[in-house]
Amino acid sequence: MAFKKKVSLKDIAQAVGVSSALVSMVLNGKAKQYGIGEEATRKVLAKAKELNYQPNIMARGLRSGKSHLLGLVVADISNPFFAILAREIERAASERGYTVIYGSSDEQPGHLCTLMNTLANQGVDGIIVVPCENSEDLISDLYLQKYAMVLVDRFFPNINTLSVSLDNAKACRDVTQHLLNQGFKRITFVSYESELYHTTERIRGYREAMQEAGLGQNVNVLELPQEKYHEMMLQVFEDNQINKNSDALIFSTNSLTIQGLYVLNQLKIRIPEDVAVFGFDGGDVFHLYSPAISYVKQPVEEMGRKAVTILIDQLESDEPQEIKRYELKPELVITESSLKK
Amino acid sequence: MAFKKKVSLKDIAQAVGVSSALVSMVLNGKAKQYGIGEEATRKVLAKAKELNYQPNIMARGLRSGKSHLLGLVVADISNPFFAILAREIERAASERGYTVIYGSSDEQPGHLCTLMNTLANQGVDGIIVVPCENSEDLISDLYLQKYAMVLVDRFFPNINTLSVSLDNAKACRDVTQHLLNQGFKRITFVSYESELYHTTERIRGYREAMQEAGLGQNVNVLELPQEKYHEMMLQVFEDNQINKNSDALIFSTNSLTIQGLYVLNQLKIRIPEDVAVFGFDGGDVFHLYSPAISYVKQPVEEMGRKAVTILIDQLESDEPQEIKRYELKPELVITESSLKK
DNA sequence: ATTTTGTGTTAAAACGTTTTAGAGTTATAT
DNA sequence: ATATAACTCTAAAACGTTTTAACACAAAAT
Repeated sequence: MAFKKKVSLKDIAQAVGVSSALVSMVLNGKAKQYGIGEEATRKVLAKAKELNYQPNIMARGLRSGKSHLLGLVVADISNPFFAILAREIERAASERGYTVIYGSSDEQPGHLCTLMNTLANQGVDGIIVVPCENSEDLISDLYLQKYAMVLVDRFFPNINTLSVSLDNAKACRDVTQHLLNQGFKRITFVSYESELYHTTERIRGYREAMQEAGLGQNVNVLELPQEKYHEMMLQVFEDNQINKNSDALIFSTNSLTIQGLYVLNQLKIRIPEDVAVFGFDGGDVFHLYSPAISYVKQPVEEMGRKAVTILIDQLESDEPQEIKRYELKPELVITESSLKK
Repeated sequence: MAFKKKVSLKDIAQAVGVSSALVSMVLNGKAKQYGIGEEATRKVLAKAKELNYQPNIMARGLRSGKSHLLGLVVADISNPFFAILAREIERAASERGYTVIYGSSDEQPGHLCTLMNTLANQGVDGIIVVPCENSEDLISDLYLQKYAMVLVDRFFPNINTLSVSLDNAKACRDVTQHLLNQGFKRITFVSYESELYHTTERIRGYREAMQEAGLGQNVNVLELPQEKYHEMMLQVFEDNQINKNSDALIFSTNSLTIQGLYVLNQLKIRIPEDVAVFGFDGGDVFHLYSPAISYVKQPVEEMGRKAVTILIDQLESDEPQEIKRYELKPELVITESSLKK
C-alpha cells in the first residue's frame, strides 16, 4: 500500500509511437539540442500532459548520480530561529527544484555525526549545517571528503568552507554602544561556555566597544556551562542583586535571553530600573514581556536563501566555485528594556 | 561536485569472490533464508564493514518501488507546536529506518496541494498531514487515490482516514469546568472562523460544559475571521472593557492566545482581575507573561510517534490495516491567569 | 554515380539493487 | 547404479531514466 505511480516514459513512447529516448529528450527540453522534429516534440509534450507524467525520481537519481536532495542539520528545530531558517531554506530550495531533508543535532556532535551519515545515505547532493560544539574535526573530515557543504549561522575560521552567518562582532559592538549611549556603564555580557567562533566573536564585539569607551575595567563576561546555566544564572544574578555590579545585561543567544528572563522574573529584579536587558533573535516573548525586550534581529530569511543559493551554485557548476564567507548585517530592535529610565 | 560515494555490492562481491546477489542476500540478513554458507556470510559481512559499504538508496528504491521516505505537511513550522511535532515525527521515523521530508502549508489549501504533489514526486511512501481549511476535497481525492496517509492534529469526520488528534471536546470541557469551579460565570470562547472539525469540537466542549452548569444563556463564542483577527479582537475586547460582559476568556489556539495577550496588554486589561485567561499549547510566553498563563497541554510527542507508528505499520503490512482514529488526552496546566483572586 | 553532409530517430548500455529460476555439487534414499 | 533430495551459489532480469553510438534516409557536393 503506497502511492500509485504509473506513467513512465515508455507509456508515453508507446502512445505516441516513438522511442522512450526521444520522449526523455523532449521532456528534458533538449528537443532542439538533439534535433527532434516539430511534430514529434508537439505530440510527446501533449501526451505527457494528458497522462500527467511525473518522472521517477529514483530512476533519474540512479542514472544521474544526483538526487536533488539537500540535507539540513540545525541545532534545534524547536528554537524559532532555526524553525524559520529551516522554512526559508526549504522554500528557496524548492524554487530551485531541490527538496530538503533535515534533522536537529540538539547541539551534540554525536547526533550531528549520525545525522550527517543518515543524510549521506539518503544520497543528498549537498548539505547545509549549523555546526555545534566540538564538531570541528567532524566537519573538517567531511569537508576533506569532498562533501558539498555550506555552514550557516556558525563557522570555523580554520576550515575553509562556504558559510553564511551574522556579523556577530558588529552586532554585539552595536548593542554595547547603544547601552553605553543610554548611560549604562557596568554592562555584563551573558554567554555560554563555548569555543564556537560565533560566540567568541560576540564577546569580542562587546569587549571592543567597552574598551573603546574607556571602560575596559568594567568588562564582565559570564560564560555559563551548557548544562547548568539556569542555576548558574540564578546564583550570579542573586549575587548581583545584592552587590549591584551590573546595570545592564546582554544575553548572547535567544535561549539565554529567555532563561535570563525566567531568572530575573523569579528574583523580582526590575527591568530596566534594576538592570537593563538586551537579547537575541526576538520572538513573541520579547514583545509580550513587560517591559518589551530589545533584541538583535538577524536576517534569517536572507541567511537561508543565501545558503541555498551558494550551495546549489556550487553543485551545478562544473568548475569549483570560489570559497567565500558571507557575513550579514544585524539590525537592532530597541524597546523599553534597554532604555535608561 | 557532490558526495563521493563508491562502494557497491559488486565491489564487495569481487573482493570476496562471490556474486553480488549473494552479497545482497547476506547484507539484508537473509543468509539463513537463502541457505548461504557460514564461510561466505562471514567474509561478506567483514568486507562490507571494512569497505564501509552503504547501500545506494536510489537503486534500492528503484528496484523495490519503496523510498523509505515519509512526507510531512504541517500548517506552519514556525509555530512551536508544529516544530516540536515535526521533530518528534522525524525521530520516530528515523528509528524505523525512514527519513522525513516536510513543508508548511501556511494554512492554504493551494500550498497544501503543491506540497503534496512535490512530496509525491519525490516518491514518498506515505504522508503525514495536518490538513488545513478547505482541504477536505483535496484530502479526500488523495485518499481515494490510495495515498498512504495519516492525518494528525486535525481530521475530517467524513473521510475515513487514519488519524491522531487531541480529544478536543474534552480539553475544552475540562477548561470550562475549571473556570466555572473558580467561580467565573461569563466565560467567552475565542476561536477562529473555521469549519475544521477540531475547531467545532473545541467549541462543543465549551458549550456543553456551560449548559451542564445551567449557564447556557451565557454561552458566547467569538469566531474571528482568519485574516483580520487582531483588529476584531481589539474591537471586541475594547467593547468588553466597557460593558464587562466577560469575566473569563478561553483562547482556542496557541496563536490566538498570543494575539489575545497582545491585545489585552495594549488595552491594559488586567489578568485575572479584569478577565481570567486560559490558552492553548503553552510555550515560554505563557510562563514568562505576568501573570503566567494557564493552558491546555497537548501530548505532542505521543501524537508524533503514534502517527509515525500507524503509518509505517500500514505501509509494511500486506493486508490492509484497520482504519482507526486515535484521540489523545489533554492535560491542563493551571497557573495564576485562571484563578479567581 | 558516388561520396559527403545533415536530419531525425532508435537500440542499447548503464546506474546499483533485489529476486527468481535454476545450475552445480554433494549427500541420501531407492 | 540411479534417482532424489539437500545444500550453496549464480546468472539474468527487472525497476525507469539518460546518454552514446549508430542507423536510415534524403539532400547536397564531388
